[in-house]
Amino acid sequence: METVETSSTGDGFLSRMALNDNKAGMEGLDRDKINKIIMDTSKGSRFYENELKKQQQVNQRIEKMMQHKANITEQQLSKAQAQVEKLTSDLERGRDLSRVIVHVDMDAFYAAVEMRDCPDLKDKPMAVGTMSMLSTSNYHARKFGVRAAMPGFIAKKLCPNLVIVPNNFDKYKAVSTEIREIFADYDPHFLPVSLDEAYLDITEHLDQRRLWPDALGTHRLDSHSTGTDGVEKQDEGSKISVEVENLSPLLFEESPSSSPSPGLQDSSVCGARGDMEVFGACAEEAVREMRFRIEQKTLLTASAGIAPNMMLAKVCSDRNKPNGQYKLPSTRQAIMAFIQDLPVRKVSGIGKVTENMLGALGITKCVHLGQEMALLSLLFSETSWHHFLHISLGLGSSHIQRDGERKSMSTERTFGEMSNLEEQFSLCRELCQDLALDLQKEALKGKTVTLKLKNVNFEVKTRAWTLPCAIASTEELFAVAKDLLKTEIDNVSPQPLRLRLMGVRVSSFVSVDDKKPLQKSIVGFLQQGGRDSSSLSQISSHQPVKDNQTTVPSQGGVEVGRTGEQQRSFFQRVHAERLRLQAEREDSPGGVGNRLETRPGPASSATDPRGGDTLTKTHSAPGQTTSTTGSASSCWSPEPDGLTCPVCFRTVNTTVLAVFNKHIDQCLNGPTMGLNNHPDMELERDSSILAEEVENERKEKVQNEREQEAENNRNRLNRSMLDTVGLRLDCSTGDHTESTTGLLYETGTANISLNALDLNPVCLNSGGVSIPRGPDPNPLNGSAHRDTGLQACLVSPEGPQPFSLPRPESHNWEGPTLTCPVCQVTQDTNDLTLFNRHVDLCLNQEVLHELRGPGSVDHTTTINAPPAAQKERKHPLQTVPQKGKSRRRGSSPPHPSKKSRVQGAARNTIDKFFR
DNA sequence: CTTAACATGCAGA
DNA sequence: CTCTTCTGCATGTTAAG
Repeated sequence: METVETSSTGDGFLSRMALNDNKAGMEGLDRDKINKIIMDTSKGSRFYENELKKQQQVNQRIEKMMQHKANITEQQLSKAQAQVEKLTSDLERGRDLSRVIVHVDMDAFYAAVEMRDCPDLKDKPMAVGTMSMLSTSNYHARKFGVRAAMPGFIAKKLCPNLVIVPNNFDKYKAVSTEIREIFADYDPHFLPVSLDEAYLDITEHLDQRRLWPDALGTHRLDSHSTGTDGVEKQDEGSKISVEVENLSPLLFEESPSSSPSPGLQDSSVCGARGDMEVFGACAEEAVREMRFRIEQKTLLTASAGIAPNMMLAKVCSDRNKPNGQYKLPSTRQAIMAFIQDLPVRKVSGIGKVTENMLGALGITKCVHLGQEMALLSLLFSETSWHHFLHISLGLGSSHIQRDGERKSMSTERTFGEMSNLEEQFSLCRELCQDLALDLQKEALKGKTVTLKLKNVNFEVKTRAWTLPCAIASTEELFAVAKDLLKTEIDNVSPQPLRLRLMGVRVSSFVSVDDKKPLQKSIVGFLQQGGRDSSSLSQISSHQPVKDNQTTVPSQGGVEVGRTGEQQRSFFQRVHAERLRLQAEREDSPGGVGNRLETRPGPASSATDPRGGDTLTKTHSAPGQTTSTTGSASSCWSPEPDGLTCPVCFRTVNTTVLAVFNKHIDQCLNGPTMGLNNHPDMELERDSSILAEEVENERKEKVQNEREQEAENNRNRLNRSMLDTVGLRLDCSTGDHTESTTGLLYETGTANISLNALDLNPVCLNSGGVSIPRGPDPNPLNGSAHRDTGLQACLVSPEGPQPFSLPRPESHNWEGPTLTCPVCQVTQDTNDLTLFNRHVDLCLNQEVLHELRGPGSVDHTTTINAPPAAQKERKHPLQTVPQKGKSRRRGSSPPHPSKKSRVQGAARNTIDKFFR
């Protein structure tokens, strides 16, 4: 067996970066030469560096695995072996060979479509995509090593003559619709995997097929060598009947053949007679017929695999690519023989990382999987090794199940480096808008919003936030996404985020019928006489929904009826036509009278798949708290069209509580508590204002960092002195003129609020207490300050006035509970930062009082842990991200205020703060 | 101990 | 110069009941 070193660090990285010739049409290439070009082109790029990093992480995983392996005892292994054998025999008993599963895959799909529509491309190496990324390449290009998922600029290095055609998804979708119509004739429940690929269960079709007259399997050979006429030019509405009309007369008209069957070399059971192609009743014949019809209809070829389950069918479809098919006999013996030599990487679900890990164990082929199952069961998770066991036995899903409901929806964009705040917020909004549009199309609302960021070094981050209720509009999405973004910006500030990708995702979808009773009642309370909140979430679900067996929209928008009776299959229609023609021949050789009945349009029979009342549980969401305190609740005044903010008294045009709460957060977070121009409804503000706001926060952050530094110095003071100063020790260094209150003068020194010293706070207007700088730029570093009798001076208009701080014991601070010296209310926190904020706010009130006269002070707003402080809450405690990796910080939400207003201020211990 | 939420990574087309 | 986009699933961590 290979050692870790060679297999995981050597070719491990190659398997990540280098050519993956796993694909069809890439046999016998000069791998070394191609890999050298790829490496030379990639080396040194940020992408490359990131790939290296990721590979090292994989190598570490492998190393851990190998260590684990080394510790496995013989006893453990034999126990595992017994378990494996037990499960194996269970699985073997349940083996189902009765189904005939087909995997159909168009050959080089996008490239083939483009070549079909532009014959000039036919003999050229070409690929579809951009300079940044290719979707696929034609077989000519594959000879150069150019393949899907390769960036265009590298492909150009490999093949300078490569023609790169941009994606044209609408066209591919149209073709996809065409081939899906054919799939549906063989299995109305077929499972589309992507535009060009699908699984079919043709077991039932074959049962029917065996009963058919030969003529049903006869199809006209239609050589399209002249061009693209015919198929494309038929108008949509009549396509189906046209197809049948084109086809049916030819079922019975014998005319000499001129063109040979394209791509149908191995027709032993059937044969071409005239320009007719006759297909038999067996699975291979049915699939050949299907591929034939696809080619007739689209001028594109497909490959297919036939096997008793999906996993094997998928492998088989690759076997004779392009334009070929492979049937694996439905016997255990044939399957086991087929599996033996199969490289594990060929199996769907085993990607480059898993291949790498298995490779470290010497497992490259499926036969090895079976041999090492006991070991694998000890080294991998249960789901993983069960998957391996299934593969090694050639087992897979033998029943095709259409994907259930969609679980998430997202949009993301890659761009050149973006560091500008304004641009970032603007883009974020754009993404939200796009997403909202997509959500609207499917009438979806979700509770979880996830922001995805990738920086210029290709490091990816996701940040999620779950609301108590589902949202869908641009503004609602943006309200959340923007906060997530802001939090991330704040986290790295004063450095800007240097992004290369941003994405927004919505998940946790809620049924549109979900009434969310609790939510309604709260909103109802807030909107006296207002309308039912649930009316908002009822997005035009007009169709009565009663039938579970309704249609499911597939990815490409093709919908296939499931009720069976509603749609007559292609063959039934052909059969009917045949009978009709026969009858015509017998009775009246006159003209054809009635048109064929066309099958009902897919849309007409479609109903909302999500209509079923599947999600009726009540939502007792944790964050579902309208932010209010006893004193504030009196401010709630109902408004017909929205909710009134208790802080700014403006009407917020939303009934989504989560959005409303965010508004309140914003209001409360306003640095001056409504003293200045109040920030308008946040949603209405544009990106530039947001950016400005963040910019201000950045400045604050700079200051905070300085404070942090000063704090470190402060920590060098002895504890008793800190106790003395305790209440407020606000360090700043010079050039900053802002402080939270705007009351402290900046003197290039450490300031100590006078209130901490039981002095009249209003005095602050004339100066702060400052500790003069010594020769050491760190004001608290000088030996003079280490004394218990701290030397300080008042910076007043008269100049510095020396005085001494009171001794610790003279101060009335006792224990962890802090009493505000301004309002005399004991604060429910030990967190100095929080407390300082509170004092700041109180001071502001007091100053207001001084300036505006009595009546302007409202101590009810100086609630415990003033909201403005909450944003700060995590800063003092936020430990350095561990291991350089941004680990989750106790799920700190972007707006902790909601929680804290309900739960009260977070109780952060002073010990923790000082530690 | 279970469950929910979040973050990250793998995989596939 | 220049390495996508969208989705689902697995897994690990943490907090809360």
